[in-house]
Amino acid sequence: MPHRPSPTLEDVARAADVSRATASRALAGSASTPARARVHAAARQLGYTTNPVARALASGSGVRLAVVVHGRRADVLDDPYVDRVVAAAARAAAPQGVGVSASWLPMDRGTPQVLEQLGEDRGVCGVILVNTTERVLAALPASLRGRVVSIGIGAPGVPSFDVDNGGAATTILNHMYASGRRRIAMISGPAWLPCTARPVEAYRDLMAATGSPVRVVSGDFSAHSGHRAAAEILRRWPDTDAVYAISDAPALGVLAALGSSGVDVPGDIAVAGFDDIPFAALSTPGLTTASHPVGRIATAAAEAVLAGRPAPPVTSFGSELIRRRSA
Amino acid sequence: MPHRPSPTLEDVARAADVSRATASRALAGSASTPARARVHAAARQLGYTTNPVARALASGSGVRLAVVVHGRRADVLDDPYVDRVVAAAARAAAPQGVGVSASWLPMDRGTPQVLEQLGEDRGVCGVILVNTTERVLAALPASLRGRVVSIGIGAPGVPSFDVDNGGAATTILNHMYASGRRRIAMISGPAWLPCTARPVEAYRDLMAATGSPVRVVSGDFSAHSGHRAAAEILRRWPDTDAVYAISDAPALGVLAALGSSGVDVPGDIAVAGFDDIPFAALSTPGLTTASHPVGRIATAAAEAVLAGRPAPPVTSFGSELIRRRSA
DNA sequence: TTGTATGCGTTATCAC
DNA sequence: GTGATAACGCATACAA
Repeated sequence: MPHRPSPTLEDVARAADVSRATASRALAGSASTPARARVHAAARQLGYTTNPVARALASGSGVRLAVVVHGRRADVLDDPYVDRVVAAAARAAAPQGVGVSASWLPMDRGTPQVLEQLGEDRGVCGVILVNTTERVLAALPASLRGRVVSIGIGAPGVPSFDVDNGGAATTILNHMYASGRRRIAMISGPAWLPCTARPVEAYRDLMAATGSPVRVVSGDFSAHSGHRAAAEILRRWPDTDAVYAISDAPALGVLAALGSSGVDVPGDIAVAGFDDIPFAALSTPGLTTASHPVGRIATAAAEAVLAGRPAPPVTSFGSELIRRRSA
Repeated sequence: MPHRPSPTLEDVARAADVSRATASRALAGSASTPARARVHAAARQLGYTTNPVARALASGSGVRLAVVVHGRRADVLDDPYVDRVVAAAARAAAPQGVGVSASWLPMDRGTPQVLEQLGEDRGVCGVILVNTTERVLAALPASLRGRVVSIGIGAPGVPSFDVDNGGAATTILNHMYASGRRRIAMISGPAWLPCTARPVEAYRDLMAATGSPVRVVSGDFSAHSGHRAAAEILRRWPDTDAVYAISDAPALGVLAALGSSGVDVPGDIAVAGFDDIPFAALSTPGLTTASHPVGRIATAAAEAVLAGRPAPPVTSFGSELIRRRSA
């Protein structure tokens, strides 16, 4: 089988009887001429696709999208949430011929260096920040300006793509309150994580507005932490009648813990999470939660940084209540 | 802030007082000389990292790893299993400066063209096949030779990286049989998927060897299909005392279905899955299953194709029984 | 608007 | 072994 290499811009130019430069411009769109049509025709006929590697080298734009996850330890990359983000980005980037790499952004004083390194890496065309904090945003080097977005909080020059955390929390909490719950406990995420602020705020607001007791236990995004938190809640506030967890995994941990403690859900205690992961529908009882379009968010973030154009400062994705039996 | 671009090979060569060519060779390792040491020192001191884009263009090696998932529809990419594979690959490829793209490999007659296109894409340095079939392997173009691996079945020239499906199935089934189950039903995967063959074979073997009835229902890898399959099993073979599903998601679907039908697990029916996904530990009852090191497998696959060296024809990853309450 | 010429950073092919 | 030098494929500043 004759392995003919893919056609180059040179071939297209020759076929269209123009120079490489003209062909390049025609394909780039900045040439509104009759020649433009010829070039496009030739390109289509030859099955030409621009070589992203050569393009990146010539334009200095890089050819890979770095998904960078902030956290205390490297195992933040083990989170299924991160998997979804990375996979969605890898899918969105594929048509443009760019790949995605995933790496950990440490929380120690080495953070700025890692970011700087990323900015100087000629292979990187853009960065998607995950679990961003104010400190990370402040440490962002100038070399990254204009090609970094954040899934989470943003900053001037760093467009934010995120679910409406606060709105989702309010919706869920209102639902619990409306169904008669009056002693609602909350399992929050790590305090350093900005995305936990809004839900906690929404919780405190509702508790304050209704004169209900504030019962916050901190956890992380693991089921195990939910398990532990449930035990703590039962111990400290035995009359709790609802638990709202920052995320589905801990909520499912709560369900498991309560189940094995003989507590009836939702009879004795209502439980709700956030994310609507696939298995939220499979627990017993089914987990009431709110949707979190992770794939759509990551896709939008990837497309924005790939487009190169400045994106709106903040793109907020709606979340809707998913009512099941647990609350 | 002065945006100094990262040092180039030229800079290193100058600092080490050699030519670019020598510097290149020294870094590549094919120069065992005193100059070699100087070059390395200079590189380290300048913080030089080779530009993967330029390297790819010059050597024609490409700069992105394509994860290609075979299946009937594009939504095979929505599977959490695929997310894990892509994310693990993206993590393994990051240190080498290469990114990962994810795309769907259709099952219609367009398959060979997509593969050929992939082989001619100058940006692609390697391919990881997921859900490979014999037909896909047969359609592999020569242009891909030596830089493609498979997570699943392999072929001459296409190293396979996979969990020991057959062994895992045997372990689980033996466990069920040993605990007294005699009318075991199995929920298999799509018939076209080679990775379902071994488990089904193991199942049939055990049933034959023990003179037990064969009860196979086909499903896919979704929880929903497990739900449906459970209903079918109850209807067709009401005396079934165990259900073994090809994967955890359908197994959890079975658990949910049996739970809502008032069937006691494991009292009336034992249930087991395969994969040990995080939520297998959280179901009620906890799901007995077997481990599936997806991350390690994908990492090994990515590293193999990135290394460029021919890998062993088949790398099999062990699986171990995870005993919980459901079986 | 179009063509010419040069640069991007590296590897590979030569002579030496 | 080492050093010039030519690719690699594309974008772009500049001149026409």
